[in-house]
Formats: sequence, C-alpha cells, structure tokens
Amino acid sequence: MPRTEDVERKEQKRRLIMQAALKVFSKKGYSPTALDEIAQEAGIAKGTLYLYFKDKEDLISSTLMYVLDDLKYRMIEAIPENLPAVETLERIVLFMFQYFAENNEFYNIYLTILNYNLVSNYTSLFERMIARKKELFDFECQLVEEAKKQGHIREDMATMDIVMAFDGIVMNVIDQMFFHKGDDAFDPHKKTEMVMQLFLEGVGV
Amino acid sequence: MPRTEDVERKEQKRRLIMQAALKVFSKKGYSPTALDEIAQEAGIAKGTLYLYFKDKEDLISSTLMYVLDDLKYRMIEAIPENLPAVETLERIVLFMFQYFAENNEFYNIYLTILNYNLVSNYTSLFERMIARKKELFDFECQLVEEAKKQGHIREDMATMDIVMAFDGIVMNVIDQMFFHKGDDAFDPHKKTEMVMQLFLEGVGV
Amino acid sequence: MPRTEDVERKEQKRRLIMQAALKVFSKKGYSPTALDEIAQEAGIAKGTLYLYFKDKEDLISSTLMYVLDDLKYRMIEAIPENLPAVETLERIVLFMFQYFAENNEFYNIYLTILNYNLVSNYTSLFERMIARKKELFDFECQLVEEAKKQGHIREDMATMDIVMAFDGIVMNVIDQMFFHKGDDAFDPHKKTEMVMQLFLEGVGV
Amino acid sequence: MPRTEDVERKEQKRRLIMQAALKVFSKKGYSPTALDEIAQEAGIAKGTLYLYFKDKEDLISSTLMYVLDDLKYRMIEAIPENLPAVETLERIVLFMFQYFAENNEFYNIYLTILNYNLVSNYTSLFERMIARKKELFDFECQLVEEAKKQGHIREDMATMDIVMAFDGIVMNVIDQMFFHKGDDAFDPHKKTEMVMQLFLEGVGV
DNA sequence: TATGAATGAGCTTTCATTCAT
DNA sequence: CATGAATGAAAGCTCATTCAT
Repeated sequence: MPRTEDVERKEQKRRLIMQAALKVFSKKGYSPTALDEIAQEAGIAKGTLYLYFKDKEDLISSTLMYVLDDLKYRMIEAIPENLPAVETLERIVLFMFQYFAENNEFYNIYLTILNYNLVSNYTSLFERMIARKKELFDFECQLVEEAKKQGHIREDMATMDIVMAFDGIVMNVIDQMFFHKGDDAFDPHKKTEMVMQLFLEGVGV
Repeated sequence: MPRTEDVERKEQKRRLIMQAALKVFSKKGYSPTALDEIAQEAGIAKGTLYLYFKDKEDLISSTLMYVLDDLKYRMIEAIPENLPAVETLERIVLFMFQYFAENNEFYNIYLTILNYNLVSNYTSLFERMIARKKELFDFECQLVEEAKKQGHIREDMATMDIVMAFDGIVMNVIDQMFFHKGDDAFDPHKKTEMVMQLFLEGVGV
Repeated sequence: MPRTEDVERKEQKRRLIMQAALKVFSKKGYSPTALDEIAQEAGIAKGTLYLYFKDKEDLISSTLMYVLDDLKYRMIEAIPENLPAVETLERIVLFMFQYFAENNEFYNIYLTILNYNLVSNYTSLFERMIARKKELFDFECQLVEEAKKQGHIREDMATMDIVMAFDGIVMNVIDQMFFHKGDDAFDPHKKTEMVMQLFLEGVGV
Repeated sequence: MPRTEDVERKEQKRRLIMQAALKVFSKKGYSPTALDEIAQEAGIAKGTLYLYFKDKEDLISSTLMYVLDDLKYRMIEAIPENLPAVETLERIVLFMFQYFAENNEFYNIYLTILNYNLVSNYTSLFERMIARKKELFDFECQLVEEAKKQGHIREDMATMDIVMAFDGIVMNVIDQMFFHKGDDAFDPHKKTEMVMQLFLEGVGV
C-alpha cells in the first residue's frame, strides 16, 4: 500500500487542475468560465474535476487559496529576516512588483477575489481567504509600528491609515502596470525606489 | 408630433431602468444578475428592457457610463474653479469620500468595472468607459503639474507616478471604508485631511 | 386586464403538460424519464416546463395529485348517493375496473406512487397524496360499518381487515388485467359480479 | 486446478454482492441507486462489480432472481408435503407473512419488480423473473383445484379468479403491514387465521 | 409602446462503464 | 482477481433573447 505516493500524486494533480483553473478564471472571471474550458486547459475530462473538487465553488475557492498560499510562501522566502522595518517594507514592494509582473494571472485572479466578494455568500472558505489577506495587512502594521519605534516613521499618524495608503499605492501601481502594459518596460527596482520615496517623503515641497 | 416630449420621456425611463440595474448589478455582479431581477426592480416587463437597451451587455455598459457621468457631473458641481491646484486635489478627495459614502452601490459597480474588464472583449462602449476613467486621471495630472509650477509639489517626481499614488491611496481608503463598514463612523473631512497630509508630507520622520 | 381568462389558460396548459407527463411517467417510471421527453410529448420546449412547475419533483407530484383528483371526482360522479352500503361498494368495484380499463396510464402511474414512496423523502406534496389515498380507504371503512349495521356484512370481523381484503382483491384483478391484457376481453360487469360474490360469500363450500 | 473451489468462492462473492445490492436497491429503488453505494455496502471496489455482473441491469435482475429463488426455496422448506390443499394454502399465507415481516427489504424489492416492469424492455432475465412469479401462481392454482375436488372450495368459480383474489388479499395485508408499521405488533398467526376465514367464508352474513 | 410566455443553447453535476495498474 | 481514477454521455435546470398579442 504505497499510500503516501498516492496522496502525493493526487495532490500534484490537484495542483495541475488549479493551475489550469487559475489561467482560465483569471482570463474570464468566475461566472463566465465554463468548467469545460478548465478541463480542456488541464487536459482532463470534465467529470474528473469532480474527483478533486466538490463543485465549481470549491474549485475557485481552492484555487484562490492556492494563489494566496503561494504568494505568502514566496514572500517569506524572498524577504530576509531581521532587516530594519522600513527596509522590509521596501522588500515587500519590490517583491509584489516582481511577483505580479511575472504572474500576470495572479493579479487578475486577485481582482476576481474582490468581485467574488459580491457573489459568494461568505462561505467558510471565503472567510479563510479574507483571513489570508488580513495576515499581510497585520504584518505590515507590525512593521510600521516597529519603524515608528526605530524613529523611521512619524508617530502622529494612525498605523492603519499608513498601511492603507501603502497598500493603495502599491496595488495601484500594479494595476497601472497591467493596464498600460507594453508602454515602457516596467522596472521593478526603479518603481520600488519611487514608491518608497513618495511614501516616506511625500510629494510636497 | 410632440417629439421632444417623447424623447425626454424615453430618456427618463432609460434612467429609471439604469438605476434599477445599478442596484442589482452592484449587489450581485454582472453575470449572476438575471435580467428578470432588474425588470422587477424597475417595475417593468422583461421584454421592455430590450426596447431601451440592445442586450445585457449594452445595459451594463450604459449603466456604468451613467454612473461615471453622474460622478463627473457632481464632481464638477462640487469643486469650485480657480482654487489653487493642491486645494482642488483636496476637494477631489473629499468629494470622492462623500460621494461613495453616500452611494454605496456606486463603489461596488466601480469594482464591477474592473472585473468587467476580464469579461468584455473590449466593446467600443467599454472603451468609452475607460476614456471616462482616463479623463479624471488626466485632470489630476494637470492639477499636479500646476501645483508643481506653483511650488507646492516637488518637481523631481514623475507626474503620472504621483497621480497613481494619489488615486491608489484614495481608492484604498474607500475600499476599507466598505470592508470595515460599521466599525467607526467614517468622517470624510478627517480622512481627507489625513490623506492630504500623508500625501504631501509622507510618513517618514 | 382579462385576468380570469389568463388564469384559466394557464391552468389549461398545466393540464396539458400533466397529461403528457402522465403518459411518459407511466411508461417509464419517474427517474428514467427525461424532461426532454415530456416536453416533446407536450409539444413544448423544455424550458417551458419550468414556467409551470418548479422542478421535476413538482411535476410528478402535481401529476399524481391530478390523477388522484380526477379519480376521486369521477368516482363521486359515477356513484349515486343513498344506495345501500353494499351496493355502493359494488359500484366502487365496477367504477375502478372501468376507470382503469379506459385509463391504462393511470394504473401504471398508480404503481409509480408506490415506488415513489421509496425515492421521495416525504415531501409535503407526497403526504397530500397519501392523504388522498387514505380518503378512499376511510370511505370504504364507513361503508363497511354501515353494511354491518344494515345486516349485510358480518360483525365479527375487523372493519379495517375487511377493507384491506376488499382493496387487495380489486387491485389485484386490475393488475392481472394489465398483465394479461389481450388474452380475453375484460368484462368489467362480469368481473365485478365475481368479485362481490367472492367477497361476500367466500370461496369455501 | 481446484476449479470447484474457485467456482464456489466466486458464487459466494456473487451472493455477497447481491445481498448488498438488495439492501440498497430496496431502500432507494433502481435508478436512484448508484453502483458506488452498492460497492461500498459490499465492501468492494466499484470495478469489481463488473467482474461478477455484466452491468447494472444484470445486477438488479440477478438480485431479483436471487430473492425469488430464496423465497421459493424457503417456502418449499417451510411447507410440509401431503397436507390437505386448503391447509397448504393457509401455510403459504402464514409463510408469506412471516417471511416478509422478517425480510423488510424483500418486500420493497418486490415492489421494485413491479416498477421495474415499466423500466425494463423485457429482457430475457426479466422474463425469467416473471416465470418465477408465475410458478407460485400456478402452484396455487393446482392447490385450489385440488381443494375443489376435496370439497373444500366451491366449484362454481374460476380457479384463476380465486387465486387472484387470494394473492390480492395476502399482498395487501403485507403492504399495510409495512405502511402502518409500528401501529400494533403484527401477529402472523392471527392475521393468517383472519385471512383464511375471510377467504373461505366471505364477509357477508 | 409594453408585455410576458416561450424558446433552446449552454451550464453544472452525476454516474455507469472502462482500463491501466 | 481487484482496484479506483478517468471518462463523457446525459440529466436537470437557468436565463438572455424573441415575438405574438
């Protein structure tokens, strides 16, 4: 009974399907995507999907979780520990730019999450997804607090407001990157530098 | 042949329908919304929709245009001319906060636009929508350039980057407002002050 | 607003569909019947079924109720009031033989009810159906009690047992009628006479 | 080559599967039962079913045959030979009551046969099933004829009609037993006595 | 102009059957 | 022999769109 092997193979196939799902969902959104297309993209029969996922809802939820897990895992890998808090924030920006620049689809699916919010009636899986999103937010809050203590960020401003602004700037830059894709080459390092400068110094004279 | 009256009446009914559509689309998103629901919300028969709109696609597109037009119209009304550029930017922030706080649905439909991006295959109507979005962007760019000349905004930073950050901050604050709705009362004036301070001075020490 | 007409027309179409459903369900049973077939039999599109019935379950339930209502209605019409109880019982037998002989399909659907018992998880509609069935049973019990008082049926035997036997004989004769259909002509009057004789006198010497 | 052993083992497993099938089919009916459930009930893999039965149709047919064979076998065992015909009939009644009271599932599957009638397109297996049913009928006919000769049953009534009534009474009593299960304890001996009395003496005064 | 009954293409989901292991 | 992953045909159901009234 080579059970561990079987489990592993099954998990691998699940991933294969989720990658196909990611591709299609991110191109067309949730509702307009037919499971036929995902099956075709994955090179399997439609019925096979149901051996790995309970239903369409489960498939998108799992896929979203998969993306967020991947994002988190790679972020942890990409960012060294024990950096000064502000530098860690800078690394986050850089990482996000690089990650989404390379994973076109991940950003679209990220937007899908937002819209999915409307559709879904708060499944437990959806709540887990929100939790993942909040994790990053909380981590950034911690960093900002640390940076305040270290004298790098002003203390007369609510931490949550700061993080909100930070996330807003980063996400909008990524958004524009996709929207105007092709205009110029998008240089993650330069953009990061710009964002941090803007974020720390402000645009005022 | 009282043509003008007829045209006006027709236009009025179109608006009535679009308001119903706005309500339903913003609650459920595009695909999951059945035209039945919109017809019911508008108090008309399903077939009647097709007298005013070519198809479902046309209905959502028109509704989105309607929303953006309304936004633009009210913004023009709300913001006095001949203010210093930076103050105009501040008025924009305040207006956006007030507008979306009052028009819950308009924000959701705004997100729908993003996702709609995925759905639609770049209809001409969709492009008009994008154009509307760009109008505001361009206006803000002008303001920033003016503010640079007036010595209120630093000149060593690309105007587009500045506007991008500005929009990102504003939109994210609104996003959080809806996400955490109910937490505290959302005070548009205070939030505006905070955003402008953050935007102009930065968060660094 | 000719509402009554509309309601009537709608009711008429419902009946039309139920008659088609009756035909197909009685031929193939519940599960194996595809709604496509019923739609085709009724000469309408599949989707139209859903304008008149909530789902497949509702369609069979309604059809069964329709059959039982029809049976009841016709039985009431066919059997004169104020007959001696035993004669009324005889009329019931005759009616059942004639009714099912003419309405081939009604018997098969009647059997479907039995099997439906297994499938269904006791919907409220199903319970109403059972209630209909019990009505006839109760009526027969009343008749037997009356006949006892009138000195036509022995009093040393439980009424329910008598009715049970009565129904058993009648239904089995009908069953055989369909099973051996074609053998000889089935003569309802003669069979009725036989059944009553057997029922009243027994087969013993 | 221990062939006989193998054959026996195979036969034993067939029976195991049929018992599982009996359980599930009798609970849910033919079509709604998934082979998955039967495999699970039997503790084997789905594919294994196909090593013992050609297809689903073959499985139900074989199971039904198995039930009827079992019924027949046990009846033969339960009923002594050389009894007076009328007493043999009484023994049949008693046996049926006891058998079905103990084998709840067998009655439900018996009903399934009826409905199966509708489903099946008269497979040869189905015909064999009918033949089994007819065997009992014929046996009862013989008994009645004998009883007539022995002066226990009147001769002015068609044998087939008598048997039909007999079966009808018996089956309906069993039917009621299941339908009102739980009401009172069902006493096979008392019920048998009642049925025979009613059958022989009739209900008339 | 307005209606809403009717349509049927297209969706999600199930499940009998097959076959490589 | 036994398995259970994979298949894909077929089912129930939805809904954008049409059209007779």
